[in-house]
Parts: sequence; structure tokens; C-alpha cells
Amino acid sequence: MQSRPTTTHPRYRNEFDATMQLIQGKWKIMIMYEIAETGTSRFADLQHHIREVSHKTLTNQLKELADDDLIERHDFQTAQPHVEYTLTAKGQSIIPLLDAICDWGDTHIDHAQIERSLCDE
Amino acid sequence: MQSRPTTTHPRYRNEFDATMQLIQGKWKIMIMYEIAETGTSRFADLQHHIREVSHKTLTNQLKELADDDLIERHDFQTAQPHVEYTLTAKGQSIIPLLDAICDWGDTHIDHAQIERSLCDE
DNA sequence: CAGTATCCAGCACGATACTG
DNA sequence: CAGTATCGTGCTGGATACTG
Repeated sequence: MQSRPTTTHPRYRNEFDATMQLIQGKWKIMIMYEIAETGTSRFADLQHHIREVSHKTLTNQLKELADDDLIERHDFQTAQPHVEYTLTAKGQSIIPLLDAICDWGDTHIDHAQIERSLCDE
Repeated sequence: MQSRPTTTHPRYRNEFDATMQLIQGKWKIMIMYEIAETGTSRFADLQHHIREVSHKTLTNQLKELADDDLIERHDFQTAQPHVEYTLTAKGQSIIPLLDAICDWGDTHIDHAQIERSLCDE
């Protein structure tokens, strides 16, 4: 029904809600982290580093991250499909925030309840 | 009362996941903010300040915040029910993080898409 | 006033299979 | 390799009604 998000009414209740919407997917942060670490990642790379994510969900979250302008999708248009993902400026600007989230968890949450550490790497 | 099973197998994938789980409810941040501003809030106060939240959901999220030791529930045990909520030390420690989330949204998200500003208050 | 119980809609995510 | 499409399930949160 509704076509474009041009002059649509607000999609977020407040700034917090807005930020949360962008990073709330089950694997979005890990995807961002992975791309940030390597500089650029292909679809298969992400699949290998984030073992538990399903194919479909990885696709979806990459699409949402791209739609929200946090990552950029480069399609090399070759015979053998070749797509690379990188962080946008906006995406890079949010990394320190993700670090802060990681650090708070590291400091205030019982390590016994945490499967695998991320921040300390 | 109800104490959750003391099974110690990890409930969180990593620190980020852990932190997110605590603040991920639709109204949790607004609840935290409201309590932080006033110092202490009653159930009805929260209902009045966060108009859109349903009764049941407010109850649930307060319970989860309390279970996660972010807020504390004081029951005055009087004839007329009287319960007050305050932030725990852990709860107060997360406020700067919430501010950071708010600030990032304020800086990087189009204000036209945001219904009501929270950070600037 | 504060909390519980029940039922229900939406959606996020997974499993699987198919495409170029 | 990268991406669709389809189907199913579990969880979150809303509506409503009842309790002390």
C-alpha cells in the first residue's frame, strides 16, 4: 500500500527507539563487528564467522543494515557472484557505541552467563 | 518468592547480547529514564507518563527490570497498595549508556522521523 | 492502587528448497 | 556464491477482565 518513505510520519518514538531499531536484529552487531574488523566481508565470510546464523536471516539483516545506511553493498557483477560489504561513515560512527554496550556488559554481567567473550578481543 | 532456576548454563551469547537483553523491552528505557528523572516512581506515575504502554506490559517490564536488578521494588505493605520503584546501583550505572544511545540517535537520525525528543530535555 | 490471568495478533527467526 | 520463496514456530506485547 504505502510506497515510499519520503514524507511519511515518524517511524520512531524517540531517539532511543530509533537507535535501537537499527541495531536490534539478533545478529546485526556481530555482523557490524565482523565487517569492522576485517574492513570488508563477503557473504560467505560472514556465514563462516557467525556460525549459528541462518542463511535467510543473514540475508535479511544485511539488507536492513544496508537500507539503514550502516553498511554498503558492493556487487562486482561478475559471472561468479561476488558481493562485498563495508561499513558506511554512519556505520563506523556507531562502532564506539557498540563498544560501550559491550563494555557495560563485560563489567556488569556475570561472566558465567556469557557464552563467548567479544569485547576483550 | 519466584526465583529463577539457578542453572548456570550461559543465557547470553556475548556481552553485547547480554546488555541488549536487559534493555530490549519496548518501554524499558523510558521506564528507566522516568525513574531516573524523578528518583522514585509509583506504578500509576509511570502509567501517566508513558501513556501508550498497556497495563500488562508495564507490569511485565517492571518485573523483568527488577529480576535483572536494574530497578528495585519497594512494597509499602499498607492497606491501600503502595509500591515504589527506584534504580539500583546497576540501574544507575547503565544510564550513561542510555544517554549515549540517545545522543547517537539524535546526531545520526533524521529528526523528521522521530516523534518526540527525549535526549534534549 | 497494583497485580494476575487469558486470549490473540504480529513478527522475528529458523528450516528447507529453488534460482542464476 | 549470493539471493529468493515458502512455511512454520515461539516470543512480545496489546485488549480485556478479574482480584485484594
